[in-house]
This record gives sequence, C-alpha cells and structure tokens, in this order.
Amino acid sequence: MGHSDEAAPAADSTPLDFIRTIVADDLAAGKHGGRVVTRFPPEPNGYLHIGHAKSICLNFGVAREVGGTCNLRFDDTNPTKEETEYVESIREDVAWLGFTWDGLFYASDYFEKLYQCAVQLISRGKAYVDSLTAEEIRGYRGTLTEPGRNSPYRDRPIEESLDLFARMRAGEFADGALVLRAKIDMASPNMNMRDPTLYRIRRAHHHRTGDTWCIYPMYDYAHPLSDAFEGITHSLCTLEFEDHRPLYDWCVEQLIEGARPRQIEFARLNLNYTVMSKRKLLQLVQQQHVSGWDDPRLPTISGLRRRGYTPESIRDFCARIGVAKKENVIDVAQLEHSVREDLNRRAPRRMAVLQPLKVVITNYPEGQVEYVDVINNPEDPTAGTRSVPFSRELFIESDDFREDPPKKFFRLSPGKEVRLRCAYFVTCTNVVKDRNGEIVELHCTYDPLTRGGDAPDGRKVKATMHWVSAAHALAAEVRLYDRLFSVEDPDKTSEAGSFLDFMNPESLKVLTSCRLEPSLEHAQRLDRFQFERLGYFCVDTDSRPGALVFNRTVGLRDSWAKIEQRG
RNA sequence: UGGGGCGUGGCCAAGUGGUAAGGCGCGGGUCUUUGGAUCCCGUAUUCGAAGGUUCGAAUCCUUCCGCCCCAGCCA
Repeated sequence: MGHSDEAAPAADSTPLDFIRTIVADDLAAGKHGGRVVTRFPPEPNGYLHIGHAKSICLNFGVAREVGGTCNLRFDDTNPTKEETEYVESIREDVAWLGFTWDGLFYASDYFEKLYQCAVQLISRGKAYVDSLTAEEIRGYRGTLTEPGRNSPYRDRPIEESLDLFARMRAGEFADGALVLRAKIDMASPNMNMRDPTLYRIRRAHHHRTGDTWCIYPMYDYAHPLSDAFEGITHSLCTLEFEDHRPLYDWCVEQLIEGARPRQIEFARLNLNYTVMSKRKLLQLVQQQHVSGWDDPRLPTISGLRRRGYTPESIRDFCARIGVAKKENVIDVAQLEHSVREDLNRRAPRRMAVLQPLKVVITNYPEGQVEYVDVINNPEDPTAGTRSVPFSRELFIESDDFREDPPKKFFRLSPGKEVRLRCAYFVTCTNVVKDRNGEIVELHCTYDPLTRGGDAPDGRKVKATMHWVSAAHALAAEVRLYDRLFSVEDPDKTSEAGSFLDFMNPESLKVLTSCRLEPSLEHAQRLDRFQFERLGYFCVDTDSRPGALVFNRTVGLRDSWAKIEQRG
C-alpha cells in the first residue's frame, strides 16, 4: 500500500505524558546541554512484541519530537540466552514500525571499557572479588525484613581483588567460582544495594564476541554505564526497575564525570486475552502451540505484521494508550480499533465469499458474462473502480440466506428481494435441497433494469450483499483468527495449572473453499484488503499463485451479530 | 512484616486548590449500494475509604484499605 513508513510525530493537542513533561522541563531548564538522547535497549533473547512497541514509540517518539536522537542498543550481556536470529528480527521489526535509529550499539561493544571501569572500582575499594558460592551469597543477602551480612571476603585487600579479577578474565577459574561485587551496603533495605554482583564467570559462546570473554557484566552494571557512554540523557525503562535506580545512579556516580543519564520508569503494556512475557511466548513457539514467532495469533510484532496490522496502526495504538506509572491491562478492542480505523481509510475493497452458497439466476442468459464497475474504496474517491464479472451462476455467503428469517434479518430469504453489490436486485424464488434436506443452491430472478444496483422505479431493498461469479472465482484458503486465550488474564488465572490450560481451542479456523473475485489473482504477500462486509484480510506469507491464502486481520464491526446474539 | 511504587467510569487517561478533558467500549439516533464507515446524542453529583484544613479539595494534612515490584552469578 503506497504509504510512507516514516513515523510522523503526533501533531495534536494531546496533553503531554509525565515523561514528555520531564523532558520538556529539562529542555526548558537547559539541562543536558539542550540535548535529548534516548535508547531502545532490547536483549536479543526473543522476538519483539507489542509491549516493546510501546517502548519503541516512546523512546524514538520522545527523541524525534524534541529534535533529539535515539539509539538502538542490544543489551547482550548474557551470552546463554542471546542469538543473532533475534538481533536480526529486532532490527527488522523496529525498522518496520517506522523508526530509524541514530546509533546502533551493543552492550558487548563496551566489554573492554566496562572491564576497565570495574578495575577502577576495585582500585578505589568500591568493588571486591567474592569467593562465596551462589548459595552462600544468597544466604548472606538476608531477607526482605532482615539485613544481610558482609561476606568474609568483603575486606579482601584491593591488590588481591585486582589480581583475582584479572585472573577471572584470563580464564583461571571455573564458572561460578568467583564473582565481582560492588561494595555498597549489606544492610540496605533495598535488596539491590546489598553488594550486587557486577561480573560473573560464564564460559558460553557470545553471539558477537565469541569466546573472547569468559566473564560477563551484569545488567545493573552494564546498563547505566552503556547509557553514559552513549550520552543518553533520559533512560526510559519499565516499573520493575524502579528500585534498581539507586544502583543505576551509584554506578554512574562512581565512574562517570560530567553529564549523567537519568532513569525514568513507566508502566509496561499488558493486553488482555494474551501473554506477553518472553518466557511464555518462547514456550508457545517451542512447544508448537503456535506455528512460530510470527504466528498471526501472537502479540509479537512479526505476528501482527503477518496478521495484517500496519505500522501506522500500531503506532496509533501506542499513542492512544498513553504512558503513565499505573499498572494497566489494555483491552484488545483498543488495538483492533486502531487497525480498523487505518485500514478503513486505505484498504481496497474486494468481494470474497468465505462460505459459498450457489445461486442460479434463472432468468439470466446462460453463457452470458458482463462486467460491472465496483467501487474500490468509498473512503477514498481517488481509488476508482474495477470491473467484476457477473454471470448466471454466482456464490453468495451462506450466512446471507435464511430459509426462515428471524426478526430483523433483512438479507436474502424466500420471496425476498436484495441487492447484489454494484450489480442487480435479485429475488429468491426457490430453495433447492438434497435428500438430507440440506440447501444445495438457490434459484433467483434478477431485474435487468436494476443494473448497477439502483431501481429506476425508486424501490428500495434493505440489504446489499457481496457475491462472486462462480465460473470466474478464485479458490482460496482463508484463516480466521480469534484470541489465543479464552480468558482475559491467562497469567493470573493459571495459579493452579499452566497458562496453556486457557488456550482458546478455536483461535484458528481454516476455511478451504472460499471464493474470491478474480482481481485478487495477483495479490502479493501482505497486501491488505477489506473483503466487503466481512473484515480486513491480508495475503499470508504461505500464499502462492494458484494457492492463495488470506489471513483475517480483524472483522468489521458487526451490529447484526449483536442483534442476533441478544435474540 | 523491610524497601520501592500505584489507586480518577467496564478498559485506558488528562487534571496537581476554583467546582471531573479525551479515547476505547457500551446504548440510542442520523445517513448509507458494506447491518462497515460517517455524523449526532447519552454514558463518574464524583476521583480507594474515613476524618481534617479551606469560602471552596480528585488536588493539601492524618489515618486506614487495596494492588504491583524486590531476596538471579536473568534482563
């Protein structure tokens, strides 16, 4: 769809969120030399999801709005979880969302610098090498209500720590044998300040540095320093890091002269009827409960992309939900609203019959074919029209016919006249059934005077239906998706068992005998359309010429379904 | 029960002493060659609760209640 992927700043009068307010105030006060530098710092241990999109829109958005810059930085300090596949997918997803990073960095770029900083810390008596085991350290740490105790190695001579740290790097010790710790306060009420670990020994192949290192810095140490190295002014992260801030500040104060980054925390995004944690998404993928990270039912960026979501709609969603410190669970209806609004404006309309019911127009000449002009997008006058073949045998949606129509059902039924979109008025004259009483086809008559869909005598019909010419129709598979979980909060509800217990068995419904109008023949992967009266659909990545596959992105709002539901 | 946060309609979210923005959802109507879209109307006498200060409180004070996070050599 010919649109710019450049994400434009919101040009409305929406009040600033608390972070943008802080940034604006800082700018007004002349802090940070009038510069704003942010960063989006994912760990490449999985695919990005809609929650990351919130952070991406925030970080890149804030920078862009005030003429600042934003870096993409891979927080790759734990080699056991990180893979190149993930960094590639992250780059692709950020770019697809419409953002361009000003700098591309990896925490691993800083390993040497980080190591030198650690040496400084030790030299100044602010860090020490501990010989306690992991279990012992846990024991010395105390509990939430009891203070911890100092490690017996805490006052090890500086020279000894320096020597040991150098030898840790040199690979003289086994994994887990030694650890470098900050010397802060074992009695701090903040657990993070009880001499946190700065470095651990871990012989694992790093996706970028290979086997160069066998010691790796911890997040709490690497992150604030990486921010400082890049000149980050506002380091935005989620709420759970709130009590890491004193440690963040400690690291920066110990080692950084001059400009220092400020950490600000906001509430992460939660969406109902899905799971968002990487652990659970990974489990769904690995155990094949879904087809992959880009399964259209997943809240991953790649899943949403394959599902047919536009970058614009995701950005719009992020702008609408706001940024605050309150824990939240956003209704998926909000996300769906954003795509519908975007696609309504831009998606070309097409006719597709998902569950075909044959209709024979008995008074239409056999063998005759005519082409009717059908409007491409009523929301966009420049979209024009296309030519769609009409003939004696058609397919309509089986839902559009009821032999015994309930109240308020004004689609086709025996004796009823309806309009076939942009074609003719037709009246149902006969219902043909098989020996089991199943309806096999309908006989209708058409009114030749109503070509194009208007009656010269001014008579009205209550329904307009989509249709496709049987002889010209394209066969296709259409995949209908529903929420992956049948409960709003699979995490919360799953105390007893697994979140997997709440998977919706009907989250995927495959329709294999769909019939599409012929203009869809050359639709390309990820092309998006509105199938009139049904919803928005896009060409799946599995689709091939002659074996078309479409995904339903989201259905149209359906007021008839509501009426029917109420009875 | 230590520390750090957060409580404004069903879901988000402005507002930070002058008498409750906006969005989603929901309900109703208009219009309509998509039961779509559009447009219009309605949807918190009240801001977790109780006291207090004040001419006036969601905003200030006190107490209480509830929810989230923290005891990785994960991020």
